[in-house]
Amino acid sequence: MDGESGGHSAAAACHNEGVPIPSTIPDGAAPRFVLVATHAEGDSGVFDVHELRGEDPRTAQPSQKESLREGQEPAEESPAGVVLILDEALRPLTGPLSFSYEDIGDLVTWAEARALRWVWESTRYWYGMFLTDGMTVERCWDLGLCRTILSSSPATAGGGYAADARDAPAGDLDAAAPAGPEPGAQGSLFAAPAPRGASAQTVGREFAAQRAAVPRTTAGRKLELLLAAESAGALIAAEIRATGMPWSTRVHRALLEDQLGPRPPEGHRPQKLERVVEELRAALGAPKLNPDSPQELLRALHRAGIDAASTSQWELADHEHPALEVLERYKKLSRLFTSNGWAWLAMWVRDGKFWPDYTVGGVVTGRWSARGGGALQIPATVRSAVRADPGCKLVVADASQLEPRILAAMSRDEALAIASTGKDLYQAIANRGFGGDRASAKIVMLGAMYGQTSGDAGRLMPQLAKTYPQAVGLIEHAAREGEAGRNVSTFLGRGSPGPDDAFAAARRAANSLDATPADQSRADSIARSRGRFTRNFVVQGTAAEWALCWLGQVRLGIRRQLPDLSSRIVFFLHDEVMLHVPADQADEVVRIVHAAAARATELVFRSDLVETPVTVAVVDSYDQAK
DNA sequence: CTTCGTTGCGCG
DNA sequence: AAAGCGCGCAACGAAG
Repeated sequence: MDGESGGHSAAAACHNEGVPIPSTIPDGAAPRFVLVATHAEGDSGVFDVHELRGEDPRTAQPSQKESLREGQEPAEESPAGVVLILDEALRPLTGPLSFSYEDIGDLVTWAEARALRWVWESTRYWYGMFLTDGMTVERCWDLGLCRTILSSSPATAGGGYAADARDAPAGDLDAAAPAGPEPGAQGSLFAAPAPRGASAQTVGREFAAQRAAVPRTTAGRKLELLLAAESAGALIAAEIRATGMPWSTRVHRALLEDQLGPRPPEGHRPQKLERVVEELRAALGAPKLNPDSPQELLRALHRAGIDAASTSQWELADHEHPALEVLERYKKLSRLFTSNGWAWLAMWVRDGKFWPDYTVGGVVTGRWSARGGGALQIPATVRSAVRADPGCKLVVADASQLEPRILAAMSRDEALAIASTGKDLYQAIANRGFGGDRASAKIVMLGAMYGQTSGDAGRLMPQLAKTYPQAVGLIEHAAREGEAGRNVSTFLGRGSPGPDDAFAAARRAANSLDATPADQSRADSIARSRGRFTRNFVVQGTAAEWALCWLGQVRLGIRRQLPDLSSRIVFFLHDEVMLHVPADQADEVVRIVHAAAARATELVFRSDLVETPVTVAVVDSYDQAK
């Protein structure tokens, strides 16, 4: 794809583009990777880009330093790091080349013109720095994220990488790093997520070890796709973090005042919430009740003759009492106030943006997690505050009924694949074996993927298994493996974590000579619990892989077809993506989002028998989507 | 006083 | 006693 870049020589490119070029790159060499580290081994052999440009570094103009965000300023005059240019065989085409903050732009321009892949320990760190200067890159290899995947993947070559990584004690890797392994040794050399202290040599050895861990097999092909997708996800997470999600403080405040009343003084309830509390106290005959204490509340419920075992919504739905409607209203409003009220607004919204902080691969299944502000739990009640700028639109897309479709594709279940081609997967299932009853079809399908055995889901399972033997067989097998204490893997090769200590302890107890029936049933319970986890892991994890590929294809489509980069991904939530786009680009973005979904399915499954449609809405605010 | 586990509920 | 999966966050309340 980018092998064409070998066509122009480094020297020629230097003159054509007027950017610093490592003049040591021989003519005809084909650079493929830019390896980024904080320093070289020792100080010898480090060149400065200014020297290569024939400039004196002391007089070189700091071109973009001014635009760096405050607080991110590096120590004065200190270089940001070093790069090493490598070819496909990982041969260095340059010595370690030090760059400083003001050089980043030139460096990025040079590398991007050749479609090089950036190799670094942490995308969050390095790319975050690039982005503060407004520089973007197309592709990378995030060693930290890839290490996590490779360490647990059963698909690595000979399992060598996984074994080495397991041997390294988690806390000591940083300290152990300076000693380093024998040259050529494979394995994980350092694990600190921050790239501080990693030399170009160390980073290079790690990269070589990771590439060597990917076998030249079908499993290796899939693993490579996963590593690329995870790395692309890291780029996107960094870009979202730098862009922010448009958030209208005005709309949010209006919504809060409408539902809660004026903003209360610190430590007080808003008026309207206080009024509901009074109502609740009256309805329960408990004048001093603190409704925020589940214990107090439960006692008050009992005194009022409500025989509930807990105060959860689920439980209270089964009971009849005039106070319960009031309680539900209180819980809703209280939730809004405590989790997404004025305090939240002050904490997380700045400059008209909400700033999500994603952790790529933060969930064991490969889903992203997010810290701060509950970016993955934005309640429906405040979504109207997510608004496009004037002249812009939000494009909100979600992959409908994703998990059963993923199950159909990964299990190659022909009957379920056929069901995926209609408008509504659950209706199609309902029409084959469930008398057209969509609700039942949905319950049994979800129940199968989650391991539900009770109620309708359990009762209808045999029918589902008969109709879709491949699909049900796959998840049943995953469950059996988990129950036996073994690991499972997603379609692309992300391994599940092993059973925890409780699993092993319970099994030991159940197998001991003086085991009681209680020991046995406890061990069975824990084993079934792990079975439900591994059962769900394969589907949720593979769906996350598909979503990552989808997201990556959306990003690529935008970069290639709308290269002014004014259309941006601003939010991602498991199977849903939101873009903020100029209104006149909305139609094109919608096309890109659809095409990206189809492409993701081909990439992951090498088949288009299963359909993975996405529903797309072009709206002014988030609440208008679906 | 801080830390930590639990409850409850938001999201997929 | 068993329990449909994966998360993060606010608040409570017990423990240190």
